[in-house]
Amino acid sequence: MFDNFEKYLSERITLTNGEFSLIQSFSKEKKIAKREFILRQGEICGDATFIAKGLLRLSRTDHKGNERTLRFATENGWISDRESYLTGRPSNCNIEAIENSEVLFWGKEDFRHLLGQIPVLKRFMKDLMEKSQVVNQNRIFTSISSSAEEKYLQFIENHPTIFNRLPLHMIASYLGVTRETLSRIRRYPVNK
Amino acid sequence: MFDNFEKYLSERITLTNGEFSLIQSFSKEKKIAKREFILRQGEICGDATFIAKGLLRLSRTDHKGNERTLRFATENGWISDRESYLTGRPSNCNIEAIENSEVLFWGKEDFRHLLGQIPVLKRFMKDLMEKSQVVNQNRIFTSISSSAEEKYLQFIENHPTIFNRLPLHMIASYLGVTRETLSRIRRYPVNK
DNA sequence: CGATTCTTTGAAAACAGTCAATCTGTGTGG
DNA sequence: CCACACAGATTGACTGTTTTCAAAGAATCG
Repeated sequence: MFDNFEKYLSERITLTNGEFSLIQSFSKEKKIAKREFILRQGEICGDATFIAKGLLRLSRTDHKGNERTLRFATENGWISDRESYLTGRPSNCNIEAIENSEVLFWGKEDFRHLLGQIPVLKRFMKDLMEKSQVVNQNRIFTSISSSAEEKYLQFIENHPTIFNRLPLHMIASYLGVTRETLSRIRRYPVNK
Repeated sequence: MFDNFEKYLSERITLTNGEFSLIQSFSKEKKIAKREFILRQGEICGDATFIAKGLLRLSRTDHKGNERTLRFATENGWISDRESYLTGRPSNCNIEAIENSEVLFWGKEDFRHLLGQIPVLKRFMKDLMEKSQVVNQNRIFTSISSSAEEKYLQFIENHPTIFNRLPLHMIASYLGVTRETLSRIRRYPVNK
């Protein structure tokens, strides 16, 4: 399972064998069954998690009790509740496997240690954060400027490799519409 | 004008006089009149900008030609289009003064240099980024889980010091509703 | 004052949500 | 292998919310 991660890293940054070993020495592995949770509301998110295989989502329960999807993450992606991870406070979020998945993870302190030891890795993780900022900003823009249908079409564009692995109601919960509405959008797209 | 910034910093981190001088030596100042733009779509956002006084907004034009507000920033806040700043590519955004404002700014290279010289400052800016990530994630959650009225009420909660300095149509453009809808929401709140 | 910007209002139309029922596909246990 | 349960998707009828368009009413500023 670490192989996937090593490949992922080596395609993106240059590390010595010693550095790879160091990273591996702190890593832990876990298989997660479909529908299993690795983080539940109220728990503290204390790990940085890399997805070697599978599909997970970060979600949060709204005031009506519906699960809303903050984001999906798949092979070669990372997932955590940043807020809880950074503050050390209990999370509002859930992280759940949508498919049987395999992940690598590092405790917060271990990961911090690694970043301290390996500047290239630190720089790389910072780049990832910056990219996710851009993604989030664009999502906010879409959410305040597009109709449900436009949001759906953009979702497909932005997630070409995963949209057909997701049940429709989860896409709906990501877009902020009901599953019925999304079902109708998909059936009768507005022709322009 | 630098005084404000020095005060801002010294309330948050500890720097030597030499470090303050260094920061100041690279800083530039600017006054921005209400309705004036400091960034327009197509330009490259090459500065980190601190607001000493006033109120600005980051916005973007949607496909119907409406200006949508990505965020507001005021005294002791920072504003830039991260995407353009980071990539060096032309921005999709505008930054415009809503009130007569005074800002300090640093060119990207100068700022990078400062961060390299002053680790405490680097750490501080990283903290700010992380906080803004959390803010964005929460905004996304609100946008997919709340009604227009709830969004408005949350906006007031989250922006207690500026919501009454903003014209209503700009709040609407931040929330993703029309000004007419926001006007009605405000007039006839649902009683619960 | 006059011009501009901002806000409000009304009526109609478009859009999205709710509720209830049905349909489909999948996988599990007997 | 079948029957059944279950998760997921769809549909219809209805309700509620938001947008659109047009007009008019405040407020602000030079």
